[in-house]
Amino acid sequence: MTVRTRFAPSPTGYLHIGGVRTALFNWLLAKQAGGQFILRIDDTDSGRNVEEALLPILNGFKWLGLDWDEGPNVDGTDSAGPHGPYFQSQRGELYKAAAAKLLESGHAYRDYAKPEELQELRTAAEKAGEKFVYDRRWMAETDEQAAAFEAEGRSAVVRLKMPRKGKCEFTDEIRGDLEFAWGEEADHVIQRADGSCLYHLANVVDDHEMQITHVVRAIEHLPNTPRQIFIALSLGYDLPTYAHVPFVAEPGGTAKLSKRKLEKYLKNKDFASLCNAGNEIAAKAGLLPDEENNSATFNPVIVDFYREIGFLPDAVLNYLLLLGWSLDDSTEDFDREAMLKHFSLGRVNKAPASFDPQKLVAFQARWMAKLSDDEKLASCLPFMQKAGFVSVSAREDEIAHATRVLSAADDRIKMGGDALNFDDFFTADSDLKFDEAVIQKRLVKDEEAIRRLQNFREQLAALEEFTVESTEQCLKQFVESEGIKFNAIIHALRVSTTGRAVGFGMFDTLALLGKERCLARIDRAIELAS
RNA sequence: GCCCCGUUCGUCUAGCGGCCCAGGACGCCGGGUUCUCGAUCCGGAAACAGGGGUUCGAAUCCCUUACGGGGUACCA
Repeated sequence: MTVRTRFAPSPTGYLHIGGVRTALFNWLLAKQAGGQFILRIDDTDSGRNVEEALLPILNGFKWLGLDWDEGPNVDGTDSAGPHGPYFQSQRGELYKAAAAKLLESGHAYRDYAKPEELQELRTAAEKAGEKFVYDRRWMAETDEQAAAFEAEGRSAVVRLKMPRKGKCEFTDEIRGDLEFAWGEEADHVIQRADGSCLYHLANVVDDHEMQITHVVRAIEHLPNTPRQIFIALSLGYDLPTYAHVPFVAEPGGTAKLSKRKLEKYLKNKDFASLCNAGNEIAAKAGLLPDEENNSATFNPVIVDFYREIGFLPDAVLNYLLLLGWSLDDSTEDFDREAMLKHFSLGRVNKAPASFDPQKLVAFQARWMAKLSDDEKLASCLPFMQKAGFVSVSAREDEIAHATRVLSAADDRIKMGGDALNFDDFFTADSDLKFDEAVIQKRLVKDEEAIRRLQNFREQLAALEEFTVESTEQCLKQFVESEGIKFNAIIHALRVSTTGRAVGFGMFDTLALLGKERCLARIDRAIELAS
């Protein structure tokens, strides 16, 4: 039997990081077995603008490379898969037929209770300190009974006629053998008076119709499983294999990670610093924001965030894989191939795992370090273009310069957006901004500094070749002849050529800029300091 | 309230009765290297939630308390 798994997002307009992990597990399970991964859109209660709210989710999956075999088209329209439609809002007839069948077989009944009446019974039981068990007093099992209730002006919902004795046993691939007493289960409503059907029914019907073999979903669905098993069994379906994955918890906390609690997470310094890094990149790239739109999706709980600041999909996936799953006591680097080879539900942890922004960044840095020059350029180029470092047409000379800068930046670039930190190599010499405080410290307050710099400038000017080696050689000779230490000039040199106190290796910097630009900048700095 | 699920360093985790006075990773702290930053190299601190059992022996099995999470909807 081919393995078929599914992920059923509702069109909310964003893809939550915890959801991605669940989706990843589903995807891995299907793909490693040569099976299919299905995307089913849970839009039963949204209605309008589904397409618009769905696109960010599909884009997220696309970016991550979690391709789906069946489900909506990438543009958000329905696709003609063998088990479509893949929008639950379009599958109502299927659910109604199932409800009718359940009624027919006596596994469900028409119930004419009014919500208030039920509520009263419930409160009464609660007051008496008893567990509420519906005595089915408004249940109609025959048409006569139904007619009588209807004569009173009542209308019926369809309820499951749950067993009141015995227990429901099943195996969860992550949690092992489980049993729930049937008596704990209420007679859940599966169809409203207006004929529309509820989640549990829809879910079971869809999983069956779509031939889902493994239901891998969040832990909050575990208590729902018995009633779904009841529905499935009553309908004569084979049961899928179940696996309930723990939730992803807040950074530094144990509560479930939610995109609604951003304020709170911002108090966590690691979370806040990731946010800040993102905001800085976005600001420099001119991506930002209309505030409102932004805070909703531009934050580390939502995957879009990572795409927008230049994370690598593989890094995000690698981190997420290890958030609750491990192979052994030491293997941490998993590319897709390795994930597909080794993943198994049995090794998914039972306990929730808390989201650690720092570790995510560490994974991203590792993946970035593995990239070739070309790949690194590909990751950074979009940002450099947005910031105007490189024109949209990306001329050959611009690309060559950008590549050299990136290469000199080396592992200082952890994510694509970090390329924006090196604007000093792209701004015109006349526009270069000097850090006032550093100029003060290294040029103004140091009495000898300007004279030395002026002298060294002449040495540089005399160089025929202007390379890392030649400039280094030049400085060495200069330092020797002046009888000073490296340190006595290098900081002044750095701030005058880059405007800053920190940067790449000094000679990388000089060579990167080239003779003319170095001289022009040094002249400006000297002028500024004098 | 009731019913479920969970609990190893700050965090992610290894561990499925002796290999564990608990291993790895991220982070943290100290030091080396270095023209700054980054990187890198050495070294360090850091955990079996508490209490009872079972056993020759428990992080591992059982019970219990605490804590966290979820369910208990004509939400998904």
